[in-house]
Amino acid sequence: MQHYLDELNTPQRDAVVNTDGPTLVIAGAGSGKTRVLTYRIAHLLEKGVRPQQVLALTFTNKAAREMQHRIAAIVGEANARNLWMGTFHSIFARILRIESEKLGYPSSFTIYDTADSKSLIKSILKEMKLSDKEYKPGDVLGRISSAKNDLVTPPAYARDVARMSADQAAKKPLVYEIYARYMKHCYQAKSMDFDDLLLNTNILFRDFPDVLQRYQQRFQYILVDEYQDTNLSQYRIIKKLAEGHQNICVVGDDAQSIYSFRGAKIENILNFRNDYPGYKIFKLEQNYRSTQTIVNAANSIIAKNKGQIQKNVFSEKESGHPIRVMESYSDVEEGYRVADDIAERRREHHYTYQDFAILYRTNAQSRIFEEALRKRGFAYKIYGGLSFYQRKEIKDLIAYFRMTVNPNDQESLKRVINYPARGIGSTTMDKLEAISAQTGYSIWQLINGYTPEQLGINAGTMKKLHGFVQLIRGFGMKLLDSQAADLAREIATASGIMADLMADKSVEGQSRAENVEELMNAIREFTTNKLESGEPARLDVFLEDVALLTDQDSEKPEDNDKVTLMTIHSAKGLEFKNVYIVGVEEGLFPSQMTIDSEQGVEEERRLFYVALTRAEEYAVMSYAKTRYKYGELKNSTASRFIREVDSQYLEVLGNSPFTSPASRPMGIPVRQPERPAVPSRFKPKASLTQRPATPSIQFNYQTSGGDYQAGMLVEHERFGRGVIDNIEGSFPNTKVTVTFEHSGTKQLLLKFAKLKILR
DNA sequence: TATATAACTAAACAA
DNA sequence: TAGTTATATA
Repeated sequence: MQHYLDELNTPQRDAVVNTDGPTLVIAGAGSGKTRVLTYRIAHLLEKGVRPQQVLALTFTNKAAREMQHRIAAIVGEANARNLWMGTFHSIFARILRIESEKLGYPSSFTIYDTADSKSLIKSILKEMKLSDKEYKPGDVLGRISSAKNDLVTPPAYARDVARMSADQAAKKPLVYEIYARYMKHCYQAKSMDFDDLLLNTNILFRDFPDVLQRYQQRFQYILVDEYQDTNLSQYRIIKKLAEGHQNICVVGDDAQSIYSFRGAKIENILNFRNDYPGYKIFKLEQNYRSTQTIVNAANSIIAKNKGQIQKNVFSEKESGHPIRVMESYSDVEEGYRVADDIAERRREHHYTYQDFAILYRTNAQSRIFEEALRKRGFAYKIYGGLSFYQRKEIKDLIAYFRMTVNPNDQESLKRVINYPARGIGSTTMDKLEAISAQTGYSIWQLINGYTPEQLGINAGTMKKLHGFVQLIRGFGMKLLDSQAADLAREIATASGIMADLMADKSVEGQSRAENVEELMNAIREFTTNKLESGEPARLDVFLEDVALLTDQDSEKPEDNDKVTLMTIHSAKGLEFKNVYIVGVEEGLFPSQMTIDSEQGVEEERRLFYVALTRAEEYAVMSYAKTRYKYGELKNSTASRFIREVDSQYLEVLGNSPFTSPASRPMGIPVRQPERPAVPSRFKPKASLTQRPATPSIQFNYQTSGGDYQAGMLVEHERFGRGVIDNIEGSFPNTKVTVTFEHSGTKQLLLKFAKLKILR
């Protein structure tokens, strides 16, 4: 049973068998990090450590599940099941549910998502008579979140000079007050947001030493994955838990730290040596994932960053295909070129859809690729963006579930107290909210404990409110002894949501009803799974799963053979044979918001490094020269990151990104494409694939038809390039017929269409 | 009070 | 462009 050690190289094996004492594993991209973590845990169990004594914190729940599977294969199912393994948020939510009463929370507390938090901030602004123009809920939430991640409570915030003066400067001097009220409201609603899960764990361990001690003794071995992306709050939890035995193993790669925007501190991994003086360090430097070209190219760009842990990542695979640099005229054309390239590689190398990923900096870029792939009839899946659980109809139903578990959950109550319509309007709700803020009682408590006179509402309204209360109470009574699937079905029906959706015969209405059915199926599946493994299948357990889902977790089995579309952030930890990094343009990647700080650009560069190292065999960096931003067409230029990659690893198609006048490194070889980038069936009569040697930037605005002739190659700012088929009519109503490369044949009025003559 | 339409405004990454 | 909010109207 020891043979798994034979599958490891020397540093990997060392990292597995040196189980005791503080351990730092620096794991370069693709260096078998997961394998080391898995085997290290298996090794611990084989040495006789009990699974309950092992705490392993992973980046996604999916990663935890997969690891658990592999461990089970080595040490057996029964053993693996009792490991404490999951994301920071899910593990500490679990502990908080056990210990919540010490903090004054019921164990049924709700977990607020970002939308709930924003909505709560909006009502606080209303309560404080502040404008949500000056105090944008998203910004305020960001400030609060950053404070929590740095373990700064409201009183400390008010004393924190740096924070207070930053707020002053931003013309938001009252953030500290909003923060204080926000905390109070959450507490009243028996709710915690994501950051509270970690903050409250810190408070629990700080104020209840006996509780801390208990968990210190329970978790004899602690492992943390992606340590470079932990924030102060997470760092402290780990530090406290490991205090006694110091059996802590952290795994990470400083070059892949990409979450400083949510408070992650790259210093945590850089300072490990100071925190745990007797530490051992193991460096995993052999990359088993990617070709030499990809690894070397990635190294050449990350070398531009300062202050890194010294390491030498190398690959012994074949040198492989050069990294392709792809230029497009517009964002739309970029979509087609990527789709075309996928088609070509599929044809010539027999790849399947799942071998491809399109990675972008922002979710907003996904739509264009979605369309291009759909027109091709390619199967694809999109991660992130508006997820299933963020759709209105799903959130509505979930809000009922949440009310059933925790009726004080005020955000859920506000969401559904009048959906479906019960005649409880904004007038009534405004009154109740105001009294709730004044008295500190939740709306639910007000309805239950006050008379209509005290609340200033009439008896009829009160009756409606009580009707709602009875409805929710009825669900609540059944919570403990019914299965999630049955109760969910009953809630959907009895609440009137089902009927409301069924009544809507429109296309959207039907799809909403289908979504609700899909949710029901998911709950049914959850229920059978839990019952089979002998665990409770209650609705509150289901809610916990849903609240802490990561975007990688929500994968469905039918999603196997599909092209993957996702942000680079969500691609972390994944790998694909072919990777397209798209929108590699100044102002987009690196993002405009980071561009004038050295630190900001360094993080973007690490993000680029992550993107490139996802590729096993083939990578493309693509950029477009024009792109729609905030609804208008903007020019853009190739990103500095393209220039920063050592050019010996590149294959440049079409125009060189290096010839832009701003910056031109000398002597960069420009390779010509071996074949036209656009396959022949996309070519109209004239050849569109050849670019003019020096494309003119300005558009022609002539209104006479005189300059245009049939057969000309022209460009339209929306439709892209095309050939003029015909010209008719006379000035000023000259009409042209153009067949566009990707947009079909269109008739355009010359005085409106800005057609640029290419040739 | 509920709903439809018009007008406005903001626009990264995420548990 | 898209998502949200204000306004009108029944």
